[in-house]
Amino acid sequence: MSTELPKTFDPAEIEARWYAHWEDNGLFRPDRPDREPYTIVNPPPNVTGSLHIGHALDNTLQDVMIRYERLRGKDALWVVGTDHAGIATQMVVERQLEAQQDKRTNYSREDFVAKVWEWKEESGGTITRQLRRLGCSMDWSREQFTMDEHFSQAVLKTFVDLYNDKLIYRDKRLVNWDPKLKTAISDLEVETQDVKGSFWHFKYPLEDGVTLADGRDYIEVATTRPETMLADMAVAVHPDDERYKSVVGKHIVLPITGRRVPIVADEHADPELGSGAVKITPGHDFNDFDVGRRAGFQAGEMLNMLDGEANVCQTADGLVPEEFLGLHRFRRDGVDGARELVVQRLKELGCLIPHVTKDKDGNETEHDAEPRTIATPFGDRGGVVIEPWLTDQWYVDAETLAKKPIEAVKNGDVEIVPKSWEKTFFNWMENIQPWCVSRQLWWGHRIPAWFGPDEKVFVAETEDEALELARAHYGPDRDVSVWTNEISKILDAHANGETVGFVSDPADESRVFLTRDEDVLDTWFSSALWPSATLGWPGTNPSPLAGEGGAPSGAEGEGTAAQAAAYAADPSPNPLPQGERASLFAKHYPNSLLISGFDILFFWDARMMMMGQYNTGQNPWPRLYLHGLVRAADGQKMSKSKGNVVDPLGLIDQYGADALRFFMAAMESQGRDIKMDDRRIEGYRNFATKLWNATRFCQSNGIGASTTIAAPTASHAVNRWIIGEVIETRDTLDKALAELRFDAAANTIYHFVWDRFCDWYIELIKGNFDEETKAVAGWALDQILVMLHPFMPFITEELWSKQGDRADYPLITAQWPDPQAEVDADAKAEIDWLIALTSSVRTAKNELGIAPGAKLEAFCPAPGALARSVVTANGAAIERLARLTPIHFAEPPAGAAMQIAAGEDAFVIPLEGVIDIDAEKARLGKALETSVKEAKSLEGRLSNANFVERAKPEAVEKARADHAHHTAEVARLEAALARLG
RNA sequence: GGGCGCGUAGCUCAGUGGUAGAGCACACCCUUCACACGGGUGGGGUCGCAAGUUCAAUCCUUGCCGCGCCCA
Repeated sequence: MSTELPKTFDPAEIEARWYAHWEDNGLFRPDRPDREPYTIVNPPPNVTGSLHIGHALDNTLQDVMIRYERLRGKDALWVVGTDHAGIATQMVVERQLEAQQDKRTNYSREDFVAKVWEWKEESGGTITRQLRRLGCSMDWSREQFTMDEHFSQAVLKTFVDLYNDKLIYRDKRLVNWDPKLKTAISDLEVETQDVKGSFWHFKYPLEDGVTLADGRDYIEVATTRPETMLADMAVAVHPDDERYKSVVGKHIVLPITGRRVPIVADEHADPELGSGAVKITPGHDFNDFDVGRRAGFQAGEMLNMLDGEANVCQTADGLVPEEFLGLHRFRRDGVDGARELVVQRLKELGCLIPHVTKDKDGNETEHDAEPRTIATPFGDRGGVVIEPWLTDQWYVDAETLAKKPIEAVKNGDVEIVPKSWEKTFFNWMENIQPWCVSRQLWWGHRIPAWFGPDEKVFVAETEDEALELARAHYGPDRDVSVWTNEISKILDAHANGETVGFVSDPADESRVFLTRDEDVLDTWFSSALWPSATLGWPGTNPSPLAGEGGAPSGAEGEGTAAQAAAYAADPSPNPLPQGERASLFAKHYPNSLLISGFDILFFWDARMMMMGQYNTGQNPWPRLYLHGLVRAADGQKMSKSKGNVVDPLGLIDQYGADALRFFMAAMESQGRDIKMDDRRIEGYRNFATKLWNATRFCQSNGIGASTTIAAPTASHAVNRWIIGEVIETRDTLDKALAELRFDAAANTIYHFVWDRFCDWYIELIKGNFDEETKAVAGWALDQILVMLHPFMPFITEELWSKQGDRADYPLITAQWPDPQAEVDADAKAEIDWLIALTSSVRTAKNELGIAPGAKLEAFCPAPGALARSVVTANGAAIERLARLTPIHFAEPPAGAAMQIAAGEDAFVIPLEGVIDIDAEKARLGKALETSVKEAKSLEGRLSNANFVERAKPEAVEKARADHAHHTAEVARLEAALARLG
């Protein structure tokens, strides 16, 4: 028997109790070794993060799918964990040090990293605790961290394999350098913003005696970044530009530095733009870098004039005047920088061409520069202007790795939902740039590369392996070891004349010291391995591609085209590693689905596909679902700086987790952002209350837990009907979730519960709680709880438990509906008719101002078979709901009456003395007008030969049926009006 | 400049080649023994604008207007 429910329900209490129960009993991942796997990996949130509304959306959708598939009997695994978030985490700890007037560089690398770990253990992972409040049913027993030992192994192996396959290489080129964080970042981490700036025009004097065709002895160039002229190495003009043809190959003598630089022909210079000549600073501009290369400068020769903090330093040719050294690149914190000083000096030298404006009266004013909006690159983390900077970094050959993912999406092996994202995906993947993966940080996966004194690099998973490679390279005569801080200290000690226990002289020629690369890998490099490494990859088997590029050659530079092509064309085998871990990988990789925000499509999703294909020869998942952003109520993007962020935990406190989850699912239509709407969340809270009270009502009438999965046998139409409604709801729900239409799924169950079950079924069975009805009602309610559970796990589990004693059969691991019955068309027709009759009576009464509770006598002179049987079998329900009693199958007496219809059956309800005849006439008249209009319009269409011949037969048939219906209505209403006189 | 998307009831959003729906809001009625976080009934839309295709367009095509996002 059921346990009585309290009158009000308290989401907070229920949520805490059930979550703990599920987790403590291992119900998020019940032991189902023989079942079909269903796997989702959670986009690992930053270990520094806390739950925001976007996580609430993302995780709700994942939980809906996981709970659904778990209920469908699958071995559902939801992998969860956190990302070490290199820059973000290092920043958090550095800020803490800063608050204590301390800084990272006061510590050794090891000590600092230890501090970060300390922070991580104490304060990290707030977000994973918060995910529990949402009801997310992840497998916490296997919680992961991207710096876990096994994860690091996967990262190292991937790096080494890629290196050996020539798909990762070291290169000197311009990178996006963040001078605040002092690290390189990838192009994806650069955000371009329009800022107001200036455009300066300079005169660059031609070398002695050279003049342009028009006699000028200078070339005009313009720039938004004047300070870079200190490192200018050329002036470029378009090869076809007649104005400059005579001076190509001649030289400019730069003001300030006095550097003599060539005038080169390059198509990069646009003759239409400004003077047509552009200054070229290969070391500090991406376009200029390319021009410089074409002009014959090697990367190593390109002049650099800035240090890591973007302060001016001396160029290799030593021509930067003393007064510039140490200045910041431009004005900062109220202090002028190199930019301002360059402009001032050029002005003094007469090399600045003023920008002249005219006011209304024609008066001219001279300005130093022309105002301009400039698309400026900013670092997404540090928030300062990115400096293109010439450094050695590690690059992944993304172009080669992108080939298979592109192919996978093209041939349908990976489906992107909604499909509209495919084009964006292709556009990016087909134009992908080398991915800079090295970061000048301490926190992260340190790059497994060791350098010898001859710049030779040895890449290996372990130091021992690197030493081995080095010994093979340097030969048996050399003693190879890794340079350490200890050696460094000993050397210092030697230098100070101290006696220390070092056996041999470090300066000895026969000794070779290796130094490990100081840098760490981009965080996304490791998270790209998430779908496989969390499941134990690489296990014991090597990557299918390891060694295929031949023995590690240690050669630097880009891989050969042939090697890259060999990879791209290689149909890699699917490795199935051994052992316990491996079985998890074998079973759950590829995953079933990935759900992420579209904002990380390139950052993460695409890279997972590249790495998945590379490491395992398989796509990480066959399906990728991309959802939008959650926006503030006014449609603005939420941001801390705007102060319009909504805290999901606050919403959970206010409305309950179930209501918030339902909101997220119901609002998630494919391809649209979600605007916050508290009223709607409130509405779903009300929905939960509605279900709660419906269950209370059932209990008070002896309706408890069902005993069968199959629908009980039923004889009453209302019971046969609700069974059919359950079947249809289940089918609609299955279809919606198969298509990842979360909104359709949520709305389906919502309307079934409220509009069908509560509004009609319960009302119809009131007053007849026989055994059959109790069984069917209990069964139907159970099906509701199961179908609603993925969306509202807490209230459904609570009600499930209170409907009967099934302690060993909690809802979370119950069975998805399998009614083993068919929709009963007769029952459906009967109940639909009954509903139509009831609605008609109510509408008429309301319009005529008759008390809704009034019981009236009715006459149905010509009942159809359906009407006759429904009225006969459901007299009590009709009396209670339609409030019609008795109903006579006979001609009505003469006199004032109102007339209503249910289906094709007309009912006359005498109201002598009660009814306002004019009101009833008006009501009927209005209905008549509508029907006449409809009938006419349909008639017109049906008399159009084109329509009848060319339209789809179903359309014609429907038009005919509608026409017949409205014609009959016209007749009925005319007759009714005639009765009223 | 290139790409993608959006514009449907007061608001937030579904939707379909056959004349448009939901939630909330609104109006009226109901202290009916599950629920006022409720029940009943209703009003409200030239589906951004224009042209085209079609027997038929809110839906398909093109152009325009307005808004948003991504890339260069």
